[in-house]
Amino acid sequence: MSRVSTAAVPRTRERILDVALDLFAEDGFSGTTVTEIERRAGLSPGSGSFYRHFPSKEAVLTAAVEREVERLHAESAARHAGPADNDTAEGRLAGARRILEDIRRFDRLIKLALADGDRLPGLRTTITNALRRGRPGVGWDEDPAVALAIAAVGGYHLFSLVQGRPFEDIPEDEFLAAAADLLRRPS
Amino acid sequence: MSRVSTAAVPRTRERILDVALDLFAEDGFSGTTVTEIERRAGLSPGSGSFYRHFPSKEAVLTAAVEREVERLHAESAARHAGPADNDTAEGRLAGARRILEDIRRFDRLIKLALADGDRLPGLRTTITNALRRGRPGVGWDEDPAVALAIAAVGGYHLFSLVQGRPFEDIPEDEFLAAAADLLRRPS
DNA sequence: GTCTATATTCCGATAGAC
DNA sequence: GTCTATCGGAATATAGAC
Repeated sequence: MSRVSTAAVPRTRERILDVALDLFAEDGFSGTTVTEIERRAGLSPGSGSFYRHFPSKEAVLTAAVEREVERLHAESAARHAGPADNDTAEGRLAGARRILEDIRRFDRLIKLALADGDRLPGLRTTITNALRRGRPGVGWDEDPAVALAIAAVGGYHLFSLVQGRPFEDIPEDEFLAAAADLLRRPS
Repeated sequence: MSRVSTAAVPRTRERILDVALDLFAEDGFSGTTVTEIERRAGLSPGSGSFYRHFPSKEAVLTAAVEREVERLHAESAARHAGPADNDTAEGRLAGARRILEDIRRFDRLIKLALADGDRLPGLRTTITNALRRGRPGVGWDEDPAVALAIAAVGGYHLFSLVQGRPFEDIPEDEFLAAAADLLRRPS
């Protein structure tokens, strides 16, 4: 609190990071203009005011990704508190739903990694590590069910993005129930 | 064969379509320059020679997508000749592998739909219909296993793209075997 | 810290010679 | 059908007043 301002409106730098990540995920790095970032951040479009906060368009990309990773990381610690309950149908369904929510929260970073992964060499491994976190010890060789469920829910989500509507028009609840069924302990 | 040329080198228009689809899938529409298309097509970069074949950058995008859809469609008819054999482990593994191969062949179109889907309103439904083709009658309500396997293999593939290496470092053969196991008929 | 104004580069697209 | 040359516009980035 180094200033008197109570900051009812977020500071400009933060607003830039907010709108920039949205724009990069939506339109890609090349498709996003500094002018549009300025417009949505409440600055005069076309003015170079953006450059009082970041030295370049690339710089705001990496800064926005880093902030988002840290934000998701912090959330993750709180969300994955309890251990997974894969012994009841309700517990498995909750697990499948948590997988989908995790993927949704990573959505912008996933789209960025797919579209501009080459530009962000660190992003790919960062996403890998972050997605793995909170589910340690569930190795493939030990029990393929968890990875299989993650892949299935991820495929459902990404195909739904491609199609613009639920994958094969399968209702989310029904698909999650089927994916949860994968989590049954192998007999 | 309306010309004398035996066309050892593909005609320029075809070469443009080839390299343009690669570039659009790799760098997105905005990230692709006409100059680079010209360079890779063997034309003088920066010259407008591209415009002797297509009226605009958008035009080559839609033309390349249409040609690719037709190409995949024609291939699909030949590939999905025999009926699926889900009664033996070998038959199920072959089915899972064919799913992965189909997704790989659609890879460029999928990346395009994710990155520039808004620009190509028809692409999403086209991909949907094309992916559905060859697997008619296997409805979700009737048997969720097929859709679940497609989603799982699709998630494996797309997460592998994100990470730049196999999803969770799971070998392809092992994941396919697990996905194939989903195709067992429900007892 | 935001503005106006602008330098500079790059890109999509056109004109015209061969 | 490809080339050289270039137009017009847009985009990144900078300069300097307030």
